[in-house]
Amino acid sequence: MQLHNTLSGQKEVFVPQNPDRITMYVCGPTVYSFAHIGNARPAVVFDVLARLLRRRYPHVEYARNITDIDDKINAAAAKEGVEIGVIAARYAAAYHEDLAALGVAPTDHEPRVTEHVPEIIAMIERLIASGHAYAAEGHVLFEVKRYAGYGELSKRDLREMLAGARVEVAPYKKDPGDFVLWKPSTPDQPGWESPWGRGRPGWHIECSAMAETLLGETIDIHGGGIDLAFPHHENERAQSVCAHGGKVFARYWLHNGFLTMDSEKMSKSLGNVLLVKEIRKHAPGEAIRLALLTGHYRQPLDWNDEALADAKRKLDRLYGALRDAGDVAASEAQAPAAFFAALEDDINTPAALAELFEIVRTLNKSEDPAEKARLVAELRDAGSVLGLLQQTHQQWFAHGANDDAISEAEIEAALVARLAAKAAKNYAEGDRIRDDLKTRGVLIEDSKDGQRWRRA
RNA sequence: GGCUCGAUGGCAGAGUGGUGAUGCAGGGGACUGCAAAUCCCCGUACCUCGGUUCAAUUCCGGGUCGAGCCUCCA
Repeated sequence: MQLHNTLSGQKEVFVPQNPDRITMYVCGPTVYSFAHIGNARPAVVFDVLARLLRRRYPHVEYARNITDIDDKINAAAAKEGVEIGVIAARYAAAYHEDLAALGVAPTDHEPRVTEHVPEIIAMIERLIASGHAYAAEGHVLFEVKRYAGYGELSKRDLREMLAGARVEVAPYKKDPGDFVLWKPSTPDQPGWESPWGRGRPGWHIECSAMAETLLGETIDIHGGGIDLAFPHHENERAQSVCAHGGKVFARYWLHNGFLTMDSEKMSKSLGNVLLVKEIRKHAPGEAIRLALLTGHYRQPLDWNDEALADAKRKLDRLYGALRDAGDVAASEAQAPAAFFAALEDDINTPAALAELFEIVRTLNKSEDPAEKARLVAELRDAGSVLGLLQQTHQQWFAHGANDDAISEAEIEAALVARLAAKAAKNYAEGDRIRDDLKTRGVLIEDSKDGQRWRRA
């Protein structure tokens, strides 16, 4: 398997440090509001990678954190007059709901920062003891100059960066590039007792501490959105490497590309944030998932209505083939080698998807029961690696029944009437019924097994 | 301004130093009462200018355009 490593800027052969225990850490959300579609991309992409790894290795440990202490959460809690735990619990639950709808499997670990504060404090103490961090005015800062490798991951030269820095430099910093590991809390802010007084962790240290606790000092794969490369991952790497006596922190750094809305970055200030829970009202989660896998994970992906509609039509074809195959014998057949080869080439989902459609074309043509059974099994198996095609075709074609949609009973009644009209050779009436259903979002097809319908 | 990445047919989107993935849309045919679904056939696609090469969409350099990071961000 080959994976593109941000650190080297190249595809590298993936060689786990221990084939009996693959470790992967992906940066999860800060739970202060609902997830938008951009948040869903890394969750889906790394879910596919985890599924693939689980096919290849006996034991994969995948951790994705939930950051539940953060100033944005504090602000939301203060605004509502509730504990931060209330805010965090609410949006963590919403996050889980969104991911479940997108077919994202639960991770092996889902650490929360509030549950790992002692480990965070311990790591900061080690960084101070080794001379990589210093305390000042209730803060603890990481001293960037003490880590020669700083900037390697995000390909930045620290001095150049600081020359053009627009950030106001806090007076307690020795160097403008130093970043906070621990900061003091006022009495009304959430805080924990520490050797530096009551305070809370800075933004980057939690991932270092939790990855170490759950997965060890050196992990195989670290993933996240490309925007996290700097400063978050650069800082994480600096902390971890220095806390571990120079050991490699993450052996492969993977970053997914950004999602744009009509070619523009999704951001609150632009007002073009699209929430997953909103999209789910208009589209099946599986279509959203497929839309996210349509492009290669490192490429930017433009999100628009057309992309989603396109994904729906693709699933119509995929599930249509499964439907038309009829009842087939059970088969142990697995996805074809070309499918796995595509995914093992840096998670090339578009190429893998193309293999799915190759299977479909062959399946639609096949007359041989044994071949059909094999192809159906191959299709389902390939789908399971991508997290697709796990419903029945009936479930898929009945999707999208909102409250105001026509009920199945009404559809069935209309079908009976149409059948009667056709039997009486009253085609005008039969076509009228079909057209009527079409305007109500239901498409009728006549097959050799009788009438069938699906929601558009 | 610095850095990173990209530019493929009507749209989306892989890939490759020399036989035009895949899906949608579109055209023709088969099937159908008519459709739909399905099957078969159909596209002189690789931003631009130079260079390397027997051969470049693919490698190298310049340009133009686009996205992102440098500040919270997936």
